[in-house]
Amino acid sequence: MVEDFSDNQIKRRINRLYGDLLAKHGNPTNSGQWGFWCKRPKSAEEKEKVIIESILTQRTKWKNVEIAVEKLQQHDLLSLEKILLTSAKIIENLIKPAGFYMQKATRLRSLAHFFIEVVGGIEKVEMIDTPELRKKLLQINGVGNETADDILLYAFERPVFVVDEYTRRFAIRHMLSKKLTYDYLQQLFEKALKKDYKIYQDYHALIVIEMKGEK
DNA sequence: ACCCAGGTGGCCC
DNA sequence: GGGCCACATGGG
Repeated sequence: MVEDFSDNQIKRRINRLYGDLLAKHGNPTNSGQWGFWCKRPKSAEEKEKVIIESILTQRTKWKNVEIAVEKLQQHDLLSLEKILLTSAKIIENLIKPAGFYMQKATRLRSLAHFFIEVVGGIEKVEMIDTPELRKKLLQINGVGNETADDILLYAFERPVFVVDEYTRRFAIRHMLSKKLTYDYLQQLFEKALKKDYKIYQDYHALIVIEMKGEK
């Protein structure tokens, strides 16, 4: 798996790169699109917004996610409970700008059903431990590794490192050559870093900011 | 007129 | 475990 460096070298490299990114881009909590996802603490409404955005952002430019979110907001539907009470047709039309709108409307509904009716509300989530919550999320149709971890890390402040396309490119650019399964890459970062959700949140945000600029 | 974007699931081998 | 495809809109 590791082509160019030993595990120890990779650990040190991951920690050094974090410092480099922080020095280069500043704290992501302060500004831009990541300011909100890295904001802490978050209110219940803000957590729901992150959950909704985690679905809308699948394979989609953030700009288009913002348009869809703005439309939901205008109709006072930026809430899991309200999404559950609204016809799929209406949700579909509002989120069209984010693409894959029929799938995503279904996925939003599934997630809303889980958090509101199965869990019993967003505030009850704290009673579920991280492995259990991750497992439950992955059972929901339309929620894969990345979406589950987005929700765990950015909505519920659980220390799981998010792996996405940018993380893969970042790893390839700085330490690996190939063979990047989700679990392997996630373990790589989690074993190298202090187990702290704040670091995981900021690091992932910085990776995206860095890799967008690189392209 | 292409080509791509913070993924996921289904189907195949 | 990996390769390929559908899903859909907006912007380069």
